[in-house]
Amino acid sequence: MQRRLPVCKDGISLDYLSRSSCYLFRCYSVSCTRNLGYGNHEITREIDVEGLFRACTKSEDVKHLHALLTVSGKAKSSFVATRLINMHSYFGNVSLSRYTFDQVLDKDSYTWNSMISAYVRNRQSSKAVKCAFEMLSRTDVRPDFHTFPPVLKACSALIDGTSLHCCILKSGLEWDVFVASSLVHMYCRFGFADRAYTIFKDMPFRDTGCWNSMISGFFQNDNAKEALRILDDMILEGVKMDSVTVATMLSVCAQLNDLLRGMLIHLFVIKHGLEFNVFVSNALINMYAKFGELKCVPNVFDHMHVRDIVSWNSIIAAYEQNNNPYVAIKFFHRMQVNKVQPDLLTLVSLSSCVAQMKDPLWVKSVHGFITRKCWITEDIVIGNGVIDMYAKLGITDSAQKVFERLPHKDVISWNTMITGYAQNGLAAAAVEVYNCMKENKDLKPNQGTQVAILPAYAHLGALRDGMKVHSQVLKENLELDVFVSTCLVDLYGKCGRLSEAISLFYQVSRETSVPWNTIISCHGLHGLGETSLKFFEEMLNEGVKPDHVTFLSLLNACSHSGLVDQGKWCFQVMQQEYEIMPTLKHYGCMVDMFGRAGLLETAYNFIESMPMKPDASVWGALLGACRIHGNVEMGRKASSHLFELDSQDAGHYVLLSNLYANFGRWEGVNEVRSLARDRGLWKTPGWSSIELNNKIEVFYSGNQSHPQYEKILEELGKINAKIKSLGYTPDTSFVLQDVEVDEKENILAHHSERLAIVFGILNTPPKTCIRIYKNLRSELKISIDIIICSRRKEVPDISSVRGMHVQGLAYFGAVS
DNA sequence: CTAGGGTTAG
Repeated sequence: MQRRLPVCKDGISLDYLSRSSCYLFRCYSVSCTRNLGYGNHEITREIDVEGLFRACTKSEDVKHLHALLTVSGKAKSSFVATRLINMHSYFGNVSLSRYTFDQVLDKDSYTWNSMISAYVRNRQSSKAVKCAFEMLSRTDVRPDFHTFPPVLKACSALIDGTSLHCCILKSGLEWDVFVASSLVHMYCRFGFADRAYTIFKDMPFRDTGCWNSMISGFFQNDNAKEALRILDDMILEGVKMDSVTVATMLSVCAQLNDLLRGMLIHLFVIKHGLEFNVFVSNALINMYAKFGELKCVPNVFDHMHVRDIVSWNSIIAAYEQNNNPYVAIKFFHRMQVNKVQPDLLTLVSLSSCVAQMKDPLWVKSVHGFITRKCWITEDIVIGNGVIDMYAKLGITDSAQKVFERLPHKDVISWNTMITGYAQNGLAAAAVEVYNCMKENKDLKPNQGTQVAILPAYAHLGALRDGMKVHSQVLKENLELDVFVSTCLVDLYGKCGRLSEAISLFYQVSRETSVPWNTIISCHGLHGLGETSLKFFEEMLNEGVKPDHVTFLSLLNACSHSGLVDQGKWCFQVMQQEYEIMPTLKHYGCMVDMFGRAGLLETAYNFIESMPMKPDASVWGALLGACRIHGNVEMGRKASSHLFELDSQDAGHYVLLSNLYANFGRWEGVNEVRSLARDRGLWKTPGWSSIELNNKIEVFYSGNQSHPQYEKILEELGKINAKIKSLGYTPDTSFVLQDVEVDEKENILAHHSERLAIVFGILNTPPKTCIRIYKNLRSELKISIDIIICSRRKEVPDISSVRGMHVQGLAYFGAVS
């Protein structure tokens, strides 16, 4: 273990200072040791021992010396023993320190203080505190100025600190600057900045260290403003900032969003020659990174004389947090070239880089490295990082495994897992995790939890559950939080409660594009493209800059409302006025828009003119359009491109098969189906769900396992008969199996959504709103039943259909 | 001989 030497005020390790003198001492000690070992000389003068100790550079040196001193009977003297205790502790051998300590018969305060410091130095806080209380209970030694600062540092609980405070008052040591500053620091550590401040302001003399304690104390307790005020007082009293003050203040500026002050401090740093202090440079890197000022970061980093692990971690994190994972990785490589061992925090940043790069090879090596170091059990932050990494790459089962094996899960672990599922479209799994989380009484869901679960509820259309979260939000006064509110706008919007969404929207701070994108997107979703465009206009009037998501939402809106010209306009404005390069997703939207409008040729030419290689989603959009408009030839073209891309999406095969089936070309159907089977793809089953009595009931077509299945079937038969008598003729062209017309009707009649509606009718009183959700609703790709087909388009207010039974019936038969 | 205050995180 390396000798931990104290660090002097300017951050230069004493190691450097002592290195030159070390050689001299070593020569001296060699002669002394010879004398001791071979010449039978006794060490008589204390200065001899002193020199010997200073010459020790290895743990073995101390042990060797210890042995020699034991032989000569010196090891039990309190003076020599005290030095031995210190030396052993520098090399991490606390047990040897303790052994030496126990051998001493006449322990003085030096001996006790050294033993306490030995524990503190080696992070054995509870033993340090125990040792201190043992000392305090004795009558033969008195604590002095040196006793309390280290013990106060070691306190792990406020109770210890308070009783130590009483002892300090009894000994009359409370006016010592060191002791008082340690008290200030201790109270701040346990979150009692105010109590610390009362001690601080009554101190008759305050040195820089003491001011620093108070400033960092407020900062650590999330009171950066107060920290700034203390700094002003400090300057007013004529105390000069030192490197410690500067390092702390740079973090304060970052938290207060005060870039200007941070840069002024940087000037101060240069003027006073503090820029070569490691702490200061590290703090500068962190501050500039927080402000996204990456230009300044390499400057600071390259000018550093000494770089420690924090410097490397800081620069890696700087690029990682500013969405520059590749540069971050480059610094990680440079770190390895410089033979600096990565630590836990390096890996936290690294896993986030991997999550951004979505590189499956890195995932394994990063996780493997962390596992070999056993860091997952050591720190919750890294466990959460690994979960997030897997989730961002869409490997949710690995994420789940890591999550389950975490020895201790905090709120962020749960939030990460919920977000992981939700963002991979596995909303039901997200809800399941959330429900488990709620069972754990020790956990308090926070803002992050709400932001995680609300999109999942919105995805499932679980309005009631979402509203429960909303009430929770109101209870906790979080309604003004932009993130939560935007999620709520999204929830109400997706569930068709557009007026609620709008009124919420106007309560949110609308400075960024995110809330705008949400409100534009949910209107587009319900076929209200004109309204979406109006919101876009309003957005521009309020001076908010649209981003690529804004245009994606707009194009989607135009596509769903058949607003081809407006869509073309958006696509143009995006590139010319806002210099946003269209991505594959934008192209996909355009193709979808042309396709839905029946402009299949335009869509095809548009694809041909793309500057990049179209991916499966683009061809898929065209194929979907061919399915709607019954264009087999174009459909064949689109699908030949699609299957070339080796699409893993079963939906595309289904689409083509449906297209063939529509025209009765069953040989085509069989061909596509066997192709899909060969590639190991299986159709995602469609399901419909309904929320009843806080429970979500899911129905699959032909699924007979529901407890009320018989009843539903009976009622469904009655309703089907009734609507037929009202003049409804089933459009069997939507049934894509090669079966007799009777059977087709039967399949249609037992579609999952019908089962869900009947279940709703059976289990709710009249005039209750019945709201059904389908997993495949927004896609064109799956066989579509009359009811569901473009419920967003033709029946935009479907989700607010007041399901009176009669109206329900009308709805049942009305859409074709 | 022994002491306090500082920088990085999902």
